Amino acid sequence: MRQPGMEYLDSLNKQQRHAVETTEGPLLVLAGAGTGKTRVLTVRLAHIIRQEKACPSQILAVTFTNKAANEMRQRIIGIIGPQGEQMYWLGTFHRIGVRILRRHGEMCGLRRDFTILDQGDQISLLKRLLRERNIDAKRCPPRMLAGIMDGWKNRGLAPEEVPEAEARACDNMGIALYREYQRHLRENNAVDFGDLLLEPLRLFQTHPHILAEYEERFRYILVDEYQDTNIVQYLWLRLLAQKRRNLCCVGDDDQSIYSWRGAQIGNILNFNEDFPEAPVIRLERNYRSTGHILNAASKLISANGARLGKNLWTPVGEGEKLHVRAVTDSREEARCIVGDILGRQRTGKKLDDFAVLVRIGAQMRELEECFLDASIPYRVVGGLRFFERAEVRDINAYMRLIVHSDDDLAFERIVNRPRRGVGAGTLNALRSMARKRGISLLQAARLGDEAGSLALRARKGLLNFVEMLDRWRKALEDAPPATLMRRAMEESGYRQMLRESPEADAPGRLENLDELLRSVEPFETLEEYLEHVALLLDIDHSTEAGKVVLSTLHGAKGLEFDTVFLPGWEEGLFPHQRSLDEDALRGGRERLEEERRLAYVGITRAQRFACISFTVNRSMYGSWQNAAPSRFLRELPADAVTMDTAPGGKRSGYGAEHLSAHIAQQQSEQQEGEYEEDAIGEEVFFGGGSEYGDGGFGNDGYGEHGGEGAAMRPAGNIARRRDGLVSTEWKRNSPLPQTPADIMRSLAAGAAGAGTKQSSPRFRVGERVFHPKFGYGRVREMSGESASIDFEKTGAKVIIATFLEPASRAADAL
DNA sequence: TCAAACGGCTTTTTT
DNA sequence: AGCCGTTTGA
Repeated sequence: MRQPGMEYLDSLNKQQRHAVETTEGPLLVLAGAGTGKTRVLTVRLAHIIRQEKACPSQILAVTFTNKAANEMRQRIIGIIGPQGEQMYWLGTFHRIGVRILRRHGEMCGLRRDFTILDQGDQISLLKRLLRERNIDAKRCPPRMLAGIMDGWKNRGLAPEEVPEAEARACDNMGIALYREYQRHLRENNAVDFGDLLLEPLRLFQTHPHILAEYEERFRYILVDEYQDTNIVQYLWLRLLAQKRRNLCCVGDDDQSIYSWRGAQIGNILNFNEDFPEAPVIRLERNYRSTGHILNAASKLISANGARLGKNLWTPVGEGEKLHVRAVTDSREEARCIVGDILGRQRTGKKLDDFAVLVRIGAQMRELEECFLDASIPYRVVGGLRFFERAEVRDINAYMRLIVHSDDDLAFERIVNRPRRGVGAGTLNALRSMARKRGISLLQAARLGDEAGSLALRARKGLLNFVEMLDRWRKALEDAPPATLMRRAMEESGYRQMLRESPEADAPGRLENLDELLRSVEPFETLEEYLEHVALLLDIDHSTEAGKVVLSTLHGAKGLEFDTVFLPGWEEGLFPHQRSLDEDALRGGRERLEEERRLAYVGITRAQRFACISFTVNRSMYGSWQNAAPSRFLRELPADAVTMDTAPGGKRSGYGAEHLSAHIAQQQSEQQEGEYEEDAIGEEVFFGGGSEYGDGGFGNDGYGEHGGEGAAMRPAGNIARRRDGLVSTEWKRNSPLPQTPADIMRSLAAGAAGAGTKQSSPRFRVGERVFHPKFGYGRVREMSGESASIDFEKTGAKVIIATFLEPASRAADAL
């Protein structure tokens, strides 16, 4: 019953095929990890085109990353041939947003050639605004402000729509600054990332005929990673799909890991409220992992409350059990991983069969060092992104200024890099000249020094700078972008500056410039290139085979590896303290559940083997802390896991025996509730002696250490172990795994409790203080033991003064 | 104008 | 521990 020309359908299982063939009306596809989602997506698109239900340009297909979009395009071309090239509306929401704004931007006060600011530009613009308004950047940190405004944009809120209560952010300046920031952007013919979503939405809402045009055009809409869409994106979709209702959303609620970027897991959880008629198709047959891995992941994720529920299964065998390994510290952890890789390599695995997936970027450094030591080639996914490196951004700023001579941000960035004798004074003069006359900084520089107030050196430098730019702009007419960029790097003296730099990383930076040149190569116009840069289109590293992959868990979404190492499963790191704090603050468990989903994503990246590890001692923020094993470890099924200590049997303080017993006990007791109560209790939380800081232990000898040195290390700052989990845990599991470190810690804790307790400290009104749970704030009022504090992140609260410390001491205690 | 010293603060994750 | 921005001193 196969129709000719539709052989592609044969490769699908029943559910997949169902998802492909249900083309009409709304549809939700719940695609578990490794269930062949991409295949379904691409075949579905191909199928629609093949059946001539729509031509490629009449389909809107949105992906989460540019990489996913490119991959999908290639695979569609693979199925239906070059016709797939015409999938004009396949891309990320941001990319599609740009496209829409380029066509209709004039409706929102934008010219066709608007520039897109990246996060760095955004921050510097905000800084400038704050400075001009004389607002203290400490009371209102630009980064925070940017985050708040981005949050508003992600929710589709223009300045006038921001709810009263939130508008008070940043010393009541929140909306005013938002409004002014937007004004500046428009004056500079620029948008930021959030605008790429917000402005098109506004366009649809206020110009029905434009909306109608797109509704008419998009006969089919398909959304990948629907669990990670935010409110604006959701509003887009609802508007665009309301007429034809051919909206297919594909996602996995268990892999929603971007709530911090505004993603609403509710979008997928509540899909059926918006589209009650929509069928839900579950893809549950897993093609990736062995039984043990699937079981472990499934058991873990089943601890979450907010999920639709799926049962992943596989006909292949159970395979190797997961390993859980206790180690002394992160150095040992890294070495074990390297050792395992070398060992398994001998059994025939290739280097690119391995991945190490970490919770935070900071974990990577030590791993990298270890890989370098062992001469194992590795590749970092994500991490410091290429286009965010200073030298790359500098050169791109040169390019921007060539194309858009009124790009003041670019001007400020490079006018004195390399040094041209243009300092703060000169820049100020230029700025005021530009403002007075309503011209760009570059133009002001061109006019030079009419008032005679510029230093001679600065004047010369500026003249030279302006002439160079003019020269390059002219050259652009008949030279390709790459040639021009090469020239600019050289003639500006930028390369020279790096060649002469004594900095250790200067050679690396020079190499980055070469790589940058290579990345411009394929572009015919500079504009095209700049747009790619702005959208953070990743340059293609996929050619690099034969390397171990190092990535954050977030960065690994969508990837798979034969063997996966998951280091750092410790309370406070994974789940991350920040998430625990936020939950405590709001009295929920959403963030913890998101961390758990992240753990789920990590495990399900593995095809055949996963090795999870945790350290007993971790150095963070410059000091050592004792770490407790992650609660997620207890949520793994005991029969899918093998316990392990580091080779050499060093005493790690929390050995495999203990952990096994621990897991067994936890599983029989089901004491989650009680455990939480204890853990969050204020007494435990604050009583642990936040006052003792380093407690008199110097930092001597912590740098290098073997097992012995590690064991001697005293407890870190217990104030940072805010949830008190260490003590609850260990009490419950006595006899304790005693090590010298443990003894010293209890000594220290005892001393702190008895001796150093402060007698109700006093704070001055206006003083900046730190609270372990609510962060930084300012004293509004003192009355007896309690203080009312305006917290920067969480608003006003009344706090008992003993729980506070001066802001500067908090930093010391770290 | 610039480099060095200092002090405050930080760290989740990224289109 | 290291970064960034500010202050200080040459």
